[in-house]
Amino acid sequence: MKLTTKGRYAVLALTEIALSEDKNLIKISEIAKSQNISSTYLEQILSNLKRNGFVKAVRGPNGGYKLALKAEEIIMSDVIELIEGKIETKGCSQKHISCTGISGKCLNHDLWDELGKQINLFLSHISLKDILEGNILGRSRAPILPQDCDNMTIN
Amino acid sequence: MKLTTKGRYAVLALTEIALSEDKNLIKISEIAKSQNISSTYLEQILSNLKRNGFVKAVRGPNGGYKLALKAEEIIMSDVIELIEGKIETKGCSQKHISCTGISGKCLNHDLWDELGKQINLFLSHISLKDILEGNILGRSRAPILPQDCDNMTIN
DNA sequence: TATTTCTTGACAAAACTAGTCAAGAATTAT
DNA sequence: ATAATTCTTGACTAGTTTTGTCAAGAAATA
Repeated sequence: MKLTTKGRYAVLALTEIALSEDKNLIKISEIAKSQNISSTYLEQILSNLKRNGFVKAVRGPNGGYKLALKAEEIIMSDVIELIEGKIETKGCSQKHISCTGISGKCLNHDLWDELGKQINLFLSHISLKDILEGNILGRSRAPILPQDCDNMTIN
Repeated sequence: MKLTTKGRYAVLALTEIALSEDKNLIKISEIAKSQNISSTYLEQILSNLKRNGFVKAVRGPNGGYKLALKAEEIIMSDVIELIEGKIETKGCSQKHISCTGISGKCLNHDLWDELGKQINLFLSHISLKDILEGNILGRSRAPILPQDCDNMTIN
């Protein structure tokens, strides 16, 4: 699992593009300048976002980028997976056999599997629209404990 | 944020140490062999775990490592933070000022902050004992949605 | 005293991150 | 048409981080 500047820049760029939707198009150079990011580096990222249908590009004078989807359709888990690769907190190299050699099953694998699942679950519930609306803080939630199932009811 | 082999090896080693608690001591070389990890690399990790009170070392013939705490007292967020450093999904470099330059606040910062919080929250609910008991799978949970608060009751 | 085992710190190859550079293609304005 | 603008693509590179290795030493025990 990793999370680098590339992923951050991608979300940052999407935010900027969304925020200037009224002006219709925003240039790489504008984003790069306002965020103080290398514009040639941003090119790589936006090009990737374009190839995968998150944004559209228009070349020529007064060209630039705009969203290819509605903000609520741009889901963070998709963006991050595209830019950073699969969020896999790869456990042991052995797939199904034990890697402790003692128990019949890799006890550690579960931890990284479930952590990866948790990260994905979190990001898959957040859209670009949520970010634009500042609707993020306070959303993380403690994991399920075995006894939780008994005393919790969802009406 | 990062999660490398170092963190995995640390948890793996702790698991091995815990599993051989009856034999009282387990050698680096035994762990390295059973896990197929470089033993000199493991030394670095175990030395770090020792310095920070997770395990105890005994030198000399028949020496080795044992847990310095009970398995239920060894919390994954502590271990990972020690080995990998603080789980910070650093957002923009600017701390409190806007980095979009448009809104008065950094919209992106929230996402990485909250994701970091989610990861920490998850790991802070998991102890070495949970791992030993295979009590991990199915514990990840979707984030809180604004409307959730209304229709959920915890008795 | 010899052997075993941990301890510490320096060193290094390989991979990855973050970024540059350059040549080119598409579009628009003149 | 031509020039200017803007995206497109891919090769290249410096620096950092990861993943180790190596060697000299310290502590404990038989």
